[in-house]
Amino acid sequence: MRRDDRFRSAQQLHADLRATPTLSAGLTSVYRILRILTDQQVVEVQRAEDGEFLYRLRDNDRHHHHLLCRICGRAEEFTLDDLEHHTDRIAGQHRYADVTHHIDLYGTCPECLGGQNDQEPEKYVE
Amino acid sequence: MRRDDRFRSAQQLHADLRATPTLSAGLTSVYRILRILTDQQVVEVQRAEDGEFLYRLRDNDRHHHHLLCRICGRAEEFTLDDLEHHTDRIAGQHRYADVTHHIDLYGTCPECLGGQNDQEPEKYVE
DNA sequence: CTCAATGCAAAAGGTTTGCACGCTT
DNA sequence: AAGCGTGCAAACCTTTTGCATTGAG
Repeated sequence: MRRDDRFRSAQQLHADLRATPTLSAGLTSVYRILRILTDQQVVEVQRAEDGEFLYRLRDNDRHHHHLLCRICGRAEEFTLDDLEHHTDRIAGQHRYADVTHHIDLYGTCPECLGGQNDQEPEKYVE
Repeated sequence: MRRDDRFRSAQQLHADLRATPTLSAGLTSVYRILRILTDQQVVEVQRAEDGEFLYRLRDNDRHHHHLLCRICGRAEEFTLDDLEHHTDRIAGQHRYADVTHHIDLYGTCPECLGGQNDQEPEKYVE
């Protein structure tokens, strides 16, 4: 995961591992390790538009959201300080407790916009 | 669905139908009908925190988001006009195309806060 | 030897699809 | 007879779990 900071599903990570000759791991292990890393907050989790879980290494601990490329998983972080206010306010107005929010943008990044036809991720140059 | 405007999963809707002596429907039909109604935009779809799809009749066509009770599915609508701006701006800054956003709040509504122990929805008085 | 990590296979849970049945026209 | 809606069962997909094996300490 250190080699690619895009969000990937467990299945993708597993496939990528399999595709790497020197590495290997069962799908079970991928899921188990991801769960551990998630619990320890070393990876961050994001939901894809279709509901799959996507993972990548957490790079900072500030609360933020993502603009996520739906093709390749590349992500831009952003924060909307106002927003956090607003959500609190709305929750308060209606007296809802334990409020959490999910705020995510999905789009197609400039890179992937190029080769629009293929569903495959563009090669990601590090 | 006209009798209860809370968000419910297909499974819940199916169970509720089954529980009603005069009605009946297979799970398959529930899903099929929901798909049709969704395509026709007569129901609105929302994702639960765990990824399930939740449905209810659409009551207006203005773009809005929901503060959703995670126990009973009751929903408060809200709009954040600023927000729509911000999301557009962020998307534009990064040159992402076809941007959509998912903004949802989940909480526990005052009613459900009462009988916290049970996972069952509170009786909903119309 | 012990214990933790691994991976296969199977289960789980939500959703979709194949297919045949029965009802209406 | 044709066509549609229906529902059961099975398929699908992602994620989780049971269980026996492996390997390091």
